[in-house]
Amino acid sequence: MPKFEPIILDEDCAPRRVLELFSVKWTTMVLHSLHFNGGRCRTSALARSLPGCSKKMLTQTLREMERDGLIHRKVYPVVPPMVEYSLTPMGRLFIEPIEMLYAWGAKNDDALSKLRRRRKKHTASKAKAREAQ
Amino acid sequence: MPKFEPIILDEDCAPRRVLELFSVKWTTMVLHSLHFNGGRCRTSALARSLPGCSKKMLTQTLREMERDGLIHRKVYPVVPPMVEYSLTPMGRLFIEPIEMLYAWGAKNDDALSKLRRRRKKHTASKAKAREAQ
DNA sequence: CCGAATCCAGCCGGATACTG
DNA sequence: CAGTATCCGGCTGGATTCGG
Repeated sequence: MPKFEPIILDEDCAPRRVLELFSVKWTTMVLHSLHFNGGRCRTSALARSLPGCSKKMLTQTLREMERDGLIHRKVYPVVPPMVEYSLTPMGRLFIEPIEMLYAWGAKNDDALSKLRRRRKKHTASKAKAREAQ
Repeated sequence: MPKFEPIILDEDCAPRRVLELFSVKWTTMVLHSLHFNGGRCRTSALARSLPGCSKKMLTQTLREMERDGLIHRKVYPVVPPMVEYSLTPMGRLFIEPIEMLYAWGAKNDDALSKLRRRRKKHTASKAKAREAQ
């Protein structure tokens, strides 16, 4: 084997920063959904487009993304309330790599489907205990 | 705003599968490191290239990746022990999008550095408590 | 419809000690 | 050097309830 010092992925290098953003569970999916809706979307529609994301998780993700400047939140003063999220320029910056990644995934779907499932879905254990009671 | 039904990112679609893999903390970095070392690398070198990844996390990640068929593990019967990890064809499949993503990150480094920090590093709180004792 | 707040079981992941 | 085993504090994130 070649014997040379491997590159060191320092804690604050660009690759890691990108990865960190991509590894936050719902962020990129929200950006993707917004993009597909012309850059703007209201909460409930967003929720529908992300099956498996609890309301709490969605709100939390949206708050963080807003703080990070990836999306903009606009509240319409009507009843019932209506909130619309839209991409900021910073958020739009991420569309390109995300769509690239997704496109790659679509193209290699069958190869990817052969990946053995990782990390058991650790839910549905408490619900069972609850109903047993 | 346009009023049309947003795409639904079903739980088992290609985009999600890709994202899930990318969102597992150390996986892509390991693949990246292996790639940069010509596709093979021993444990300690891998560890050195991933500052911040504890030994436990590294081992765990490597085990999962091995199970998923992304890397191959070869043990050399010598003392002291020597183990070498290498990319499988499946693992190699992921190199392209990973490098794409990293390259994009490098190119947009300054824009990315303006992202407000997310999710406080939740460590170093126990160590302090310990030394206080 | 949109969200905040609370509760709390279970997981994550670091630290440590031990094997070959 | 490479890896396993155990302990355990803190955080994650679902469920539920309340409010505008």
